[in-house]
Amino acid sequence: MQQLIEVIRQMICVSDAEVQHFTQMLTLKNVKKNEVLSLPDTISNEIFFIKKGIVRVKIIDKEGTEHTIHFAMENQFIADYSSFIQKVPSFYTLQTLEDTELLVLPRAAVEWGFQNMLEGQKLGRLIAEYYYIYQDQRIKNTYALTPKQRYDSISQVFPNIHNRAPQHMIASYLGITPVHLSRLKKQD
Amino acid sequence: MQQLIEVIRQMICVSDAEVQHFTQMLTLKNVKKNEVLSLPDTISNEIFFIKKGIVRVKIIDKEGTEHTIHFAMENQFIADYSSFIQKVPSFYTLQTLEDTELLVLPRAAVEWGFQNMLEGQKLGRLIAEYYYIYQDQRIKNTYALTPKQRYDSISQVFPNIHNRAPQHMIASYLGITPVHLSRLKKQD
DNA sequence: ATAAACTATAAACATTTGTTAACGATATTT
DNA sequence: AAATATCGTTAACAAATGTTTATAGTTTAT
Repeated sequence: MQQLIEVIRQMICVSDAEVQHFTQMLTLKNVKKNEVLSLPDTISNEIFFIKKGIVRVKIIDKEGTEHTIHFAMENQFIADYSSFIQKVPSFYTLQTLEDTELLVLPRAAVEWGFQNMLEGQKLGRLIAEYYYIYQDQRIKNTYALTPKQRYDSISQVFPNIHNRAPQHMIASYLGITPVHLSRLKKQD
Repeated sequence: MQQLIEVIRQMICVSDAEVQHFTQMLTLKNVKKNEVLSLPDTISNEIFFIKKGIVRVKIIDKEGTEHTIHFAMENQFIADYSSFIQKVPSFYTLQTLEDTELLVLPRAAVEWGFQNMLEGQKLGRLIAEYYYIYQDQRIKNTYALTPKQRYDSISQVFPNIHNRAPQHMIASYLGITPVHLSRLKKQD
């Protein structure tokens, strides 16, 4: 729990009483490598906090092709946050790439936090803003950078990703085929 | 002002006193067609609310090529929100596509709202969440849909956009050349 | 320890997408 | 009203990217 509290305290002030009440609502979850954490077509009613390990988010299109949309690792939250917020069915699959330790934040805990912690709404705002900024950067990069440039800078976004995810998933994240990424690496 | 208050009241409860204080801090701005509202390389210290008109957001890459990243119209907020939040230089240019009437929300007004309106933090959270969801949808679509499919559904995201923006800007938004979009339209 | 699955690379070929230039139509400015 | 820019389409060609198949190294499961 320490780990999560530390992350929260970097964003807002929380009293010990608040921490106490909040953490009681959370549960631990251990998941083996390559296991599925969350499936599409159901409403996401929990947010995961990654204590240790790495999770990828993928989507399967109409042709049945998988696309890796996101990676998340230690000290980050992961969920289909759109599904969580809107209470609509998710489009994503969450899958571990290593044995992973998680804290599970059920909807009740998150909503309790927003409504009853003194700076709960502010925490919600800061988290949403944080992910907004990440997505904005990402959208910006898809317009202004080539796939090769994005490949060369990907470890700034996902530290050590080259040792934790196979290259074909990185290619998928970049929106290109693994064969093509292999080609791009050979050039310059 | 009515218009803005209505939009805010769809998201949170605000007292008349709050409205009174808040709206005093705003100013009106009228901008002719094709004028620049905001330039890159400076920190965005204001958020615009569009009363009437349409604004496009563009970025210029290292090769000097322009990319249309976003459109915003009536009853929406527009800014380089990343620059505003982080207080770092903007990458974007904001430009009108029609004669446009705006309300200007200076940083002081926004921060006053967050800190002094009863549900100010909640408003900030809801706005950030709203744009997060929009971006998530967009990122999802770039992976799972073809440019043609995205073209065919673009007016769901930007109503009436075909009558308000030239086609080459729509092509740019889709990440393809105007020539190629023209070709795609001819097929099926 | 062996077999099976997964991974990255490579080459040959197919398809998609970009580039350039030309044209007519429409809108804008003088 | 005339002149000038902007816009969308088309064609021919070039460049980028995808597809398929093969191969060898690596990891994983039996």
